[in-house]
Amino acid sequence: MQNLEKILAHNHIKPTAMRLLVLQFLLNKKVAISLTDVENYFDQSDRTTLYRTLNTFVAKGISHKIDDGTGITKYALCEENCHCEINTDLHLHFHCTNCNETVCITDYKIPQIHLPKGYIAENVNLVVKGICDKCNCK
Amino acid sequence: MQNLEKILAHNHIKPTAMRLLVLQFLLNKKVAISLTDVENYFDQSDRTTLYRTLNTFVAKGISHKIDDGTGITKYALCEENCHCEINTDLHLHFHCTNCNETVCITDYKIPQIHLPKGYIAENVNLVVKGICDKCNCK
DNA sequence: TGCCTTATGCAACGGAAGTGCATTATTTGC
DNA sequence: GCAAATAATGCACTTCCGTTGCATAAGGCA
Ligand SMILES: [Mn+2]
Ligand SMILES: [Mn+2]
Ligand SMILES: [Zn+2]
Ligand SMILES: [Zn+2]
Repeated sequence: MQNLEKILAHNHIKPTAMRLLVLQFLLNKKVAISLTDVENYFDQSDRTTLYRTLNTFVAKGISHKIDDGTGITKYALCEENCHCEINTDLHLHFHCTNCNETVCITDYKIPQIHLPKGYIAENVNLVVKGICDKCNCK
Repeated sequence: MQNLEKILAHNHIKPTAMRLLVLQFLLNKKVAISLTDVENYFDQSDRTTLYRTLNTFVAKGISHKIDDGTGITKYALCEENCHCEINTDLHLHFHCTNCNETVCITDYKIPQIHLPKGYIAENVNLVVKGICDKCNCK
């Protein structure tokens, strides 16, 4: 897929084989994925390379880290034109305690929070835990 | 302080020496504390005992765990009449990236969140990172 | 006092993030 | 095209924190 290479090139990431594969994997998944998820999927590859690949994607701005409270860092591709900015791009994350999956609820942008005097907000993390729509319908 | 023993007794926690000391420590601190914080303060005591003490306090409902995104679990005493319920007791937590302290902003209760169809919320975690009032005034 | 429940102390484990460094691949200058 | 420089990869190892198992000590109750 030339599309993949374009995405990487556009974000100044050199398109190595592994990076293309990981990007493809992220694109296909509709849920947030962990390093272990990637590691299990590409079981011939090295964990450190995958670790650094995911972090490169975050550093270059094509994906964002998600702390869903499980203690396992998750990753998901950013939306088009996302800059991970506090007032425009940050969104709710939902973690299902049944299927253990975490999803971006990008439609739910985090509202501005009015802190007490003197506090300055630089980042916000909003995570809801519960039952996801799939698990709920069963 | 008989007060300490009353708090424990009222919550069905046997008032051992260590528990009284830890409770005192929590009461004095205005910020959320980690297991390591307690461990450093009582440096003659055992880490596991402190760990279980903190978790007993949570289980019995006198304090709550805080996941501030640093990867280090914090603890803070609950307010009066708190039952850690999603719609009435959950509040904002603020983590200062300068002094590395985490505080409960109990005045800021987490508003009800309207999820997409099918999702059921059981718990919410809202953490703001930035500069706290103390660090900001310097 | 003696029994039973609970708390404590010590040791060890496990998962996950992160780092150092040698090796391999790729780009760049000539 | 070739050599040097730069970047990516693979392997080993570390660190940090949370957690558990188990033996011992302490405390409550009959
Ligand atoms: Mn997201
Ligand atoms: Mn709190
Ligand atoms: Zn689910
Ligand atoms: Zn501060």
